[in-house]
Order: sequence, then C-alpha cells, then structure tokens
Amino acid sequence: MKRTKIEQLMAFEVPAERILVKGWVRTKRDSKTFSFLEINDGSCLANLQVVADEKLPNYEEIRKLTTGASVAVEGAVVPSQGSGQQWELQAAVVTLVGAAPESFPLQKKRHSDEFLRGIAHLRARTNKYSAAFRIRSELALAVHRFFHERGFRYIHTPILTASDCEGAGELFRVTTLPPGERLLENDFFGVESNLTVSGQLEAEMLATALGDVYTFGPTFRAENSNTRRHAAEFWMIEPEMAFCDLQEDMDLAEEMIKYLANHVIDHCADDLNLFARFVDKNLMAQLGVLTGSAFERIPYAEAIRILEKSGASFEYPVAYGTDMQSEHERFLTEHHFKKPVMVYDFPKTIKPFYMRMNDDGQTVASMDVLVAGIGEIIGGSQREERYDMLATRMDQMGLSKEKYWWYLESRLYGSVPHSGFGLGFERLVMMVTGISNIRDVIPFPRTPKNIEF
RNA sequence: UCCCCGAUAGCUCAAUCGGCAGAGCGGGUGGCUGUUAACCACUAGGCUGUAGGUUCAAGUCCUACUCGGGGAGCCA
Repeated sequence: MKRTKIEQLMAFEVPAERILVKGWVRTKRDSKTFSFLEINDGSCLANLQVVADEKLPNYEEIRKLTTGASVAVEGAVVPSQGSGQQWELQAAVVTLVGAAPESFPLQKKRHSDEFLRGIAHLRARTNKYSAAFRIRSELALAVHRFFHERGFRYIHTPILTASDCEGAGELFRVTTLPPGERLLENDFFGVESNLTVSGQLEAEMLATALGDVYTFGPTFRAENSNTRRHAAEFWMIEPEMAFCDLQEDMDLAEEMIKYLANHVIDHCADDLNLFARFVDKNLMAQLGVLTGSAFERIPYAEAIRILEKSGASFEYPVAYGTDMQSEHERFLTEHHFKKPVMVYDFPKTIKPFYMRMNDDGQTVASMDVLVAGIGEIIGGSQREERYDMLATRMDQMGLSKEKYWWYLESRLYGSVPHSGFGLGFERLVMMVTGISNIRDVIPFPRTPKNIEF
C-alpha cells in the first residue's frame, strides 16, 4: 500500500477504510485499554492522532513506544471522538520502523534555540524548525515563480572564481595544493581561486544576451562576522536586467518582496501562524505593513538630513559621505517611516567601482532596501555601462583592468544601461517568519568556528 | 576582531550576605482516565564548563581559558 501523507489526510472530506501512514511519534498518551499516538511525518505542522487498541497483537510493543520512534500505521480514517482534530486513524496494524531510546534529546516541551543548534541533525523534527524549513522551501519556489512569470531566465554563475576584489568581503581560498606547497602554478587552476562572493559580474554578461536574468545560488564570505544576521555560506538571489535604470530596479525590488511575502501568507498559513503565535507576536502586523504600503524612497542626502534633524542621540555621528550605521538604518525604517525604506544615490566614495556615476559626479546610482528587524535586505545599483567612465573608475579605485578585461570589454560591444540587485535569501526567511537569528533559518549553518554538521 | 552578559540533573531554570544542591519537565515503577503540553503517587538522576587562586568554608569572590548569547564593525 502506498503511504498517505498527513497533509493529504487532513484534507479528507469523507472517512477512508484503509490507508497507510508513516512518520515519527511526537507523543503518546496511554489509556487503560488503548493508546493515543501523535504521529508527524513532516508534510505539515499537524500531527495525526492514532488510536491503538490493546487487541493489536503487538500492543505490548506499542505501549513502550517513546517520543522520536518511527512507525508505520495502517488503519481506518474515522471522525475523531475527541475535540482538537477532525480525523483520527483507528490502527489495524502498527509497525515499529525504528525505535528511539530514552536518550532521544527532543522532548515534548519547549527547547531553547541554543540547545537545538547543538543538535542540528535532529532539530528539524521540531514544530518550529520543520515549519521554518517548509517556509524556506516554499519561498524558494516563489522566487522562481516570480521571475518566471516576468520572463526572466534562471542562470547558473560559477561557484569557483578567480575574482578577488569585487569589494564584497573576505574570500575562501580553493586549492588542491598539499599543505605547505605554495607554488600557485602547480595549483589546479594555476592561479589563485576562491569561492564566489557574488555572481553579479557574470550575470551582467548574461543579461546583455538574454535580457532579464537572475541567479539563485550559494554565496560564500569568509568575514569573521559574529552576528545574528551573517553566515559564511548563504544563498543569494541576484536579478540583472538589460535596458533598466535605477528606478525600475527599485520597482522590481519592491514588487518582489511583496510578492514573496504574499506567497507565504497565501500558501503557508499553518506554519506562519506558529511563528505569529510563538516567535514574533507582531509578525502579521509587520507583514501587513510590508505588503500593504508603498516603500519609502529617499536619496541618501535626504536620509542624512532626516537623521541630522531627528534630535535622536546616536552612538555614531551622522555625517554626509560616511556609511550609515545600523542604528541609523533602524531609525529610518523602524521609527521615522515605520515601513520599508529604499535609500538611493549614495556617495561614490562608499560604493564599489561598477555602480553608475550620476550626473553630479559625486553620487552613484545605488540603492539599499531597509526593513525592520533585519536592516539591509537588498543592495543594488544601476551598473556603469559607459566604457570610458568604467575604466576611469577602475583606475581610481586601483582595480586591474587586465584581470577584468572581459567585464570591461562587455561595455565595448553594444553596451546598454542595466541594473540589478542582491537579495539575501536567509534574511528574507527571517523577515517572513520573525526568526531573529540566521542560524535558525539554515538547516546546517556555517559561521566562524561552526561547521560540525 | 572589539564591548557586554552567561555556563548548576537529559532539558528549562531556582539556590537570600560566602554556610547541607532544589523544582518542573523528561526517564523508570505503580495507579487513573476518549486523551490531546493528559493527570496522581513513588523513584533514580549532580566533580555546579575547564584550570588555578582567596577563605575555616566557594554554585556564589578573583584570574586565565573554552563554549554559548546579545550588541558593534563588515555586508546580503
């Protein structure tokens, strides 16, 4: 008999004579002559209540089942006599698939996130983490749907690269040299190579061929960051659009965030409800603001003026020409505007070489999207498409035009205005679930000194 | 990397001024009950993160280290 997933069973409209369910025991309650088993198979948040009667030939064994054991149950789906669930499974056959000794660390009680991080191989069996990873899966699907519906092509950019100065942080070296060997010409690629910190430069090449493209893949940063919103390995979504200016870039960023949030609201109601009840009481209100209001758009210079006139006391001074600190970003999005804010046209001195120079010669066509609780969730820009201007900027910032010859050359042949941005996928999952630590939205997170699982 | 906080039973946490190491949950045993964070009784479970130091006496005070959390920087 083919097994029925609990998610499907919960949607039954009429009883069923015989079905097969397989899953893990979440808890067991014993009566005098029978036992209730709560079975979860990961297909949804809900458990299935199984009624196992003492007449079953292996009832002695069932009586000894503990939390964590895996079982297969065959029986009839009937309306539940108790309240709390519509259906229950009247067991005809209960088979123990894998026992769980009393050392099983997950109990039917609340555990701390810190404890669960130490048992990452088991924590997905809890309500909170299975819900988080189901939402993560659903969000990934929604990303592809969003772009597909708009005629974007999904492209795969290299994970191994020789780029070493894209201005996006420290790099993980990749080598096949034995320890101690230092001769780069003997290395696999013959040059220094690293894990990618961004697929943007390659995505630009594809955008100027396919039109609208996006990447969605792993990204690696060797920064020694110890915060709740940084990981050494994370997934990034990077759309890149030909014939697109900064305004259109911001339009897409706003539309995308709203689309993704709405998708989860529409498709993950049960899982989302868990987070709204137990993780972040303000979650639904936050998502309402996110999906229901136009994002504020202000130039960097105006953001600085607002901060200067705010009267708020900041630990770090507000000054034109410097990067905004976390506290400044939080003030803008959480206190001043109370909704997502897009800051654009940053001074050229604090942004990378590839961003398009504005007519004022001082600012570049860049933008950050700031949201409450997370901070910067998107960073993007219109790219410098003018060959001479790009070459000048590379010289000014000390980049090798020889090494990036192909990037520069793309501006020589049919160059077009184009724009794109990077969206941190994990920060998106955090935003939608209210989970406050990035380590809890990645099944097996990689952070400094943490690669055990 | 810097600043702050923490580490006590399998888990979540108590332990007053430095004075006998505690509870709930989970485990085991027995009871009760169409139960649903089930309930009731009994029971086992500890080198208080590691290494030093102060003291008649350290979970508690001091030093170093390890691990964890929060904040900052870097960014997505």
